Amino acid sequence: MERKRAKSGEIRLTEVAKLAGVSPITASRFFRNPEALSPSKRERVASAAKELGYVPNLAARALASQRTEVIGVLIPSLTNNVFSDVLRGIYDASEGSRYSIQLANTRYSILQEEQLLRLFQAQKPAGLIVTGIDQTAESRAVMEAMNCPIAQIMEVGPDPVDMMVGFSHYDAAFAAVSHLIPQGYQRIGFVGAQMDPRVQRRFGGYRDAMKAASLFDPRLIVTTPVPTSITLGGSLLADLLSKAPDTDAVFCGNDDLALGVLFECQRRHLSVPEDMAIVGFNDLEFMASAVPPLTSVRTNRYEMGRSAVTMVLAAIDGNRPPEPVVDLGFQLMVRESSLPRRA
Amino acid sequence: MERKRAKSGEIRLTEVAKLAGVSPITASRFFRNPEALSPSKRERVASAAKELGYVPNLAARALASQRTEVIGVLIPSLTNNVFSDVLRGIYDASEGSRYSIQLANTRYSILQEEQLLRLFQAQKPAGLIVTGIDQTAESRAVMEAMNCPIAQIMEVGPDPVDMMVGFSHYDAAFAAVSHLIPQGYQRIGFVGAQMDPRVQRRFGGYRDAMKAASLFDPRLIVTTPVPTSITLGGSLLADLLSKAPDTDAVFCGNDDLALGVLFECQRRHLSVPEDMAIVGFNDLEFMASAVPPLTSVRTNRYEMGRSAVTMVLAAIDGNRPPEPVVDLGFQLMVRESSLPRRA
DNA sequence: CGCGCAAAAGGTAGCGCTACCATTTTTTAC
DNA sequence: GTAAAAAATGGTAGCGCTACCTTTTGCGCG
Repeated sequence: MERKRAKSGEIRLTEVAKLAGVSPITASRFFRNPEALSPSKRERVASAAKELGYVPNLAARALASQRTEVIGVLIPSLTNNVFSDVLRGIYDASEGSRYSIQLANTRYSILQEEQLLRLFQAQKPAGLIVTGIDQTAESRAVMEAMNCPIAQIMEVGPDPVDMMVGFSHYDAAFAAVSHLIPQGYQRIGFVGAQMDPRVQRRFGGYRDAMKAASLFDPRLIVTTPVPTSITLGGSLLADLLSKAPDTDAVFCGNDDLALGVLFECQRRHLSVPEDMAIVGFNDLEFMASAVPPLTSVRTNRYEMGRSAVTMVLAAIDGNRPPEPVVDLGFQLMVRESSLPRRA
Repeated sequence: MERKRAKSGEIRLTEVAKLAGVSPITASRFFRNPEALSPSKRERVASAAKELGYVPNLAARALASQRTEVIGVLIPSLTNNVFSDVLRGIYDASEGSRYSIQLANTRYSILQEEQLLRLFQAQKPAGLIVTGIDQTAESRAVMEAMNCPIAQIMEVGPDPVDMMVGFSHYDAAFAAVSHLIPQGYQRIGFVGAQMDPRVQRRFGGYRDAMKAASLFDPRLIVTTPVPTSITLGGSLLADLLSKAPDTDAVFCGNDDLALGVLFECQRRHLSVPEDMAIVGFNDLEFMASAVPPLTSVRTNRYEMGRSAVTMVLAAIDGNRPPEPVVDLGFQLMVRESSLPRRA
């Protein structure tokens, strides 16, 4: 009585090898390192594979070789434009390499992040990219147990899990606000949404720049944990103006809010920057083409994603970067919305 | 002479089983269908797994069971806001199910799409979601060979590979343009970028609506294959006005262009809609908060992603929807930017 | 109190590939 | 021409899990 498990019906490597007249292991080498074969066998395996329409079974490969060709990526949001640039860098850099990207969305929840990390653990990714530096202790433990290169992105800070690519949100915000002050603005408001750790650090930069100039006033601050949006920028400006009608400038936690603030100014017939200066954060594409063009802090998001993948790939191949923490910096893009104040 | 392959060092199911005092297969069942165990063993396996920190090996599972718990998703762009909404729907709907999403970016290239489909084939995904209805013959062949539920999204059309969720871009554009005409606009321009198949069908709707009213004029059309952006909207309007200075309305292939057009109008001190009506496409969030609020065609992008996953998951479980093609329709959101023209 | 049947648990044999070593063939050096 | 080194190829034995079937256990009932 023969008891057989259903075969998948797919072509297997063995069949390719048989048709090519080589051993299975030689055929296997062809797919992983063709240069290791002599030209004649290489040719034969190639044509046999093509003839049979062979597709390698990744699960079997992963099981036998104890590794996968997957890089896990954890980001907090798919909606936020900021991350689409980072992702573009990530996907661009992964292309051409034999690694593929496995994306997961934490929705700004560090608990969700913890769960997703455990999920990734089961997949034994070859590398990992996580957003930010505020993981739970549990998450860090999982990451340390994962035994693969890991890059934290978006920020730099002390004590990296492994590698880091980002910039200082505090410094960037500090620079942006510090630029407004000598332009003659004094009642500089802060509007922020989402208030994830990075926005909080931007707030820190704002606060300290204001304090340094003795301009800090809690009435100038409007924040909400609600997810950011352009519309929200308008409401937050309305709130701000009701608390502090003499506000003469706004530093926005991100560019969406800044655009919403601009629209709200237009609705109120406040001219920018005469009645209200506006500074955003991230320098999304629309900031330069708005009317008037809006000042913002350019962050190297695409590059952040690209470098993170490049560093992880290099580390997989054993070429760790000499310095595990890379600060990509930022540039203050000064535009019409923060011109010096007319006396 | 013992020749041993290096073990992974991870806890295996066998070890969990041993600690729990059950057979490996019983432990295996615990992770796939806990109800099949008696409460006492269930309890013992659970605590053993926890004690050892067991993490199942997905590659081994996939190999043994001949299936994965992955749904492949092919989209043409990560930058375009439109897809971030679709993705959000996809990720939201997949959450809670035991399936994970594998995303790949075709960059609007049907050849890249073909390649990526072959890559997916090697992973034997449990389901597949692809964007659009314009795959190559080769791509269709691969999809048909994949033997898993497939949903085409963003559009509806004849001859689905399997299932479809979308709407008619032609109808939506036709409706948008047809709404402008009775408002008194006659020289209605079309600006389009990227010009992927969906934008081309929108153009078709514009063209036919204009022809139906005997208003069609090729000088009113400005398109470019360049990827879309807000800034580009401004340049395209500039082009349009140099070709047809008497243009009194613009139908934009998407909302980014529409916002760019609005900014360009502001720069030229053209008032909207008095001097220039503007209609966009997709109804991104900023359309309603712009000044003036911009008319657009709302498309159910989040829902598209959500339904696609839901349909695929149902099909995996054998519950195919009665009707394989779902038209989610669209809504014309009429706002100030296309108010009736003053005589 | 044993019988029959369903539910629960177990044994065995792969899934398709690659690591590890051994062997054969080719190239190089002298 | 031969020895040594290098390159190419092959054989064997799993990787960790689950499908498939068999065996055991629990339990209601005549």
